[in-house]
Order: sequence, then structure tokens, then C-alpha cells
Amino acid sequence: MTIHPFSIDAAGTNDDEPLTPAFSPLYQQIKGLILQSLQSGEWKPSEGIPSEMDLAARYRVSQGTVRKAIDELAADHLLVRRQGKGTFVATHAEQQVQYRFLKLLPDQADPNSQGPAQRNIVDCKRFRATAEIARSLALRTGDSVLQVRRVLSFAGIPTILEDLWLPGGPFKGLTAERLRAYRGPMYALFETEFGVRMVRAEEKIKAVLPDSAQGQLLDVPQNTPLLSVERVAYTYKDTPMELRRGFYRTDSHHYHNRLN
Amino acid sequence: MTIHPFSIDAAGTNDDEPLTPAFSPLYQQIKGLILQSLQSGEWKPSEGIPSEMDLAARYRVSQGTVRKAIDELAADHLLVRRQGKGTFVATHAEQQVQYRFLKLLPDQADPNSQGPAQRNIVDCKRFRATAEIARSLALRTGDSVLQVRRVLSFAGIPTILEDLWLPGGPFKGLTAERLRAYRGPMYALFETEFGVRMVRAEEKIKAVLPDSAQGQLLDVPQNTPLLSVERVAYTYKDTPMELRRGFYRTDSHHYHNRLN
DNA sequence: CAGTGGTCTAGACCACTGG
DNA sequence: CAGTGGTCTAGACCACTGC
Repeated sequence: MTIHPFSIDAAGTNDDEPLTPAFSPLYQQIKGLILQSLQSGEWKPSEGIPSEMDLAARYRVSQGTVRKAIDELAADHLLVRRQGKGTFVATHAEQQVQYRFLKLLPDQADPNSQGPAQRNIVDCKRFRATAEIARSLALRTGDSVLQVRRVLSFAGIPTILEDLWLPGGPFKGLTAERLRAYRGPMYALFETEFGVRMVRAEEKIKAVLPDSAQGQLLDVPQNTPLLSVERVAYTYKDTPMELRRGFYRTDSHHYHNRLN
Repeated sequence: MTIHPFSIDAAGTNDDEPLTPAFSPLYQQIKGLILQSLQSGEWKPSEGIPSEMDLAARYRVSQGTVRKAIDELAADHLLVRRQGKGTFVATHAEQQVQYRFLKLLPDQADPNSQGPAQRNIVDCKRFRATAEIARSLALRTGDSVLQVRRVLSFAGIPTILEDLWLPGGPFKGLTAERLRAYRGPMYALFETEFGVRMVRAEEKIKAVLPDSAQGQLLDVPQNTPLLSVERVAYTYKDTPMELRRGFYRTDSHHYHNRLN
């Protein structure tokens, strides 16, 4: 395959508007090609991708150029480099980066001491998307959507109540039973069973009071303030694939964030 | 100056413990040297640093090695690269990255439409550090500490109530008057007036109910849940330089976070 | 030991900025 | 136009892994 270091000016471009010259460096184009292979499933989560030398030959560029492309993909947590072994497709199933998107930590103990959360799937049903949910998931109002409700407990104390909405198409066949049966993070299940890999997410956080049902599930009085965490998670190509609304008890936990 | 690409094994190391070989690549060492120059004030915020070629000559390495060091410092927001112009010391005063650490956004409008916050310095007094404050700021209990209380309003609505604690030494001479007089972000004032540049921060977020004084200052009833945002901000060398406790109204704003 | 990623170099050329 | 950062190459060598 041959790659042109300069984007070719399409015929009929408008010279009035100073549209950016759209110069894209070679390594960015390589990055795009690797991304395509990831998206198409040519290389699956936890598998190794070809060596830098092989990729350089395949794309007819130097190793350094491939290297820079991989560097950026590794910085985005799409690939993981392991010296002496190779470069691998990142996954939510590895012990190391499990719960990468869960930022709730215990106030005192270190996160590893209390062990993993106990999960309790309350509900999993199919229904039609409301306008708001459709907008978040880039669907049409009335499209089929899966709703999941679950409670996470730490040391036996119910701490997180979550509602999830998933597009019906990609997640066809997801049931409460399969959720209960799976050992490991939900995003790992999405990868292995549905080929959906969550790449990034955006969260909007507010402080709220629970309604009676929420208070009951979390075992707190209704005047206990909770963190409301609304998340939209995206796969490749910035496609939204999950809307999630969590209610976090923060009496002995806190949402941790690092600012750079 | 000559730099050794391999760290020299100090005499008397213990062979029992498998202490990491402590191999540090050249560009990391260069990064450290640049960091030192930043910390010592050799190059001040918003100033340009020498060109890559100059630095390569100064440190007796190739341009590529300097480049990789600068790349990492730029990724950490300590430097800013501008093609064709040079590399500059980052600052909190630039329009572009103002309020880099403030993650509260309006629910509806875009952040730019409502303009900057109105600031109201309620209080600024000197006192002695409690044990908790001393621990956060790496001081000793009883050391001199400055406390600032202020309210930020958006579109005339009081939205953020903040208490800040600053080590007395580095911030000697800070008064409510100087805070009120300064136009621009507080962290910009810290840079220009006290030579303290905040580099990163950690936040712990909880949902709480205000006490009566807090409710009054934010003009909300006491059963209104608020976001409690506790921040420790660090300068170079991971030195804590500010403890801040914010109370955010989230009825028409939200704390925004992007997960990668 | 061979194969992988990681570092370092030297040189060429491109894109952007300002005088 | 000269000077800056940005890209790309080719080649050498180092560090780490597993057989």
C-alpha cells in the first residue's frame, strides 16, 4: 500500500473559505490505518499486533513513523507496549487497569484492601428510547434500548446504584442472567461477548437527594446527599455506546480526580 | 556539561535487595535539567526557552533527545510549543488555558457565553495550621498559614464558596486587598507575585449539605445538596502549596470530567 | 540466542512565524 | 528570508523477554 504524505486536494474545493490546508502527517495516517484494523477486529483485545518492523514494511514507511503512531495510540490506552514482548491491544479485562473508569475510592483504606465490589443486577429490560436517551446514544426516539439497573456494594455496604442504557442492536442477546454469570468488569464482558470496546467517556457530576426507591436500594435516608454521575461512554470513532447514571454514596468514599 | 547515559552505581549498594537498576535514559535526565531551570526561575512563565538546537548544544546531545524531553514537559503542560515561534514556559494567565483546574460548567450554555466569574473575597487572615492542614501542606502543626474565603458568582448567582489555605512563608504579604485588586485567575497572581506555579492537583469530591453559614453565602436552603471539592495543588517537585475546599452549587452547573 | 520495544544520532526536508 | 518547531528517514546500539 502506498501512502501520500500530503492530502490530495479534492476537485471542486471552495477557494473563498480558507479551509485549513488539511495537511496530515504520515504518522497520523498510519495511526488512522491501525485504528481501522482495531475497529474491524483484525487484532482483538489482549492479542499482539505485528511488530514495528512488520508494520513499517506493511505501510512502506520507516520504523520511526510507525513508532510515533503507536506512541499516540498507547497514550490513548488503545494499545499497550511491553518491552521485549510486543505491542498488544488494550482491554478492560486486565487486572492492572480494571475499573479504569471507576473513580470512587474509599476515604481511608487503600483500594486493594477491601477487594472487588459485590455486584447485584436488579433489573435488565428492553424498551424504547426516550428523546433524551436517543440523543445521548445517537439513536432515534423509539429505537430499541436495553436498560440495566444494578447495585455495587463494598464490604457489604451498598454504595453505588447505577442505571445503564445500551443500544439494542450491538447488545442483542444481553440478559440479566449473562450479566450475573460473568466474572469481571462489565466493560470486559462488552468486549468479549459483544465486540464493543469502550475507549473514553465523559462524566457530568452533580449533588442530589435520592428519591424513595433510590434511598431504599442504597439503604440511606432520603436526606442523604448523593453524587449523581452521568456518563456517556464511547467506542472507536467517537460513537456513543452507553449512557449510565450512577448514584454514589460518599459517606465513606469519594470521587477522586487528578488535574494536570 | 557532560551527561552519562547510564546512572553510576553508587558504592556500597546492597545486592540482596533487587533494587531497580535505576537506568534512566538520556532524555529523562535532560528533562530533569530543564525542570531545574524552570524551578530556579531561569526561564519565567510566558517567556521563551532556548531553541531545541541551542539546548542540544548546551547539553551536548542531539536535537532529537532534547525534543523528546520537551515533548514530555509539554504533555505535562509545563511548556507550550508554538511552531515557527519557539517553546514557552506555560502560565495560568493565558486566555486559552485560564481556569484549567476549574471543571464546573453550565448545564446549558457554552462556557464562554456567560463570561468570567465575579469574585468576592470574603476574608483573608493569618493563623496557625491545624494538624490536618499541616499534613496536607507538608508543614508542622502550628506553622503560619493563610486562610482565604471567597465566593464566585456566575451571571450574578453565587455558585462556588471556597476556602483556601496557603503556607505562610511562600505567600508572605498576600492580603485581601491584593487579591481583590488582581485581574485574572488566582493561580496567575500566584505566579507573578509570588513565583509559585501550580503544576497539578488532586481532588476528592463528595456530596454534602451546607451548614447555615455556607447556605447563606451561596443563597440556598440548608437541604440543598452541594458538591464538596477538596483540592491539594502542587508546584514543581510534588510540593503541596495549596489546600482548597470548595462548595459548588449544581442546580444549573455540573462538574465535568473526561475519562481516557 | 533471536526478536521485541526503547534510545540516540545525524541529516534532510517541510510548515509556520515574523521581520 | 532566516529561524523556529514538526516530520521522516536510516542506522546503530541498548534493555528486556522467552526459548
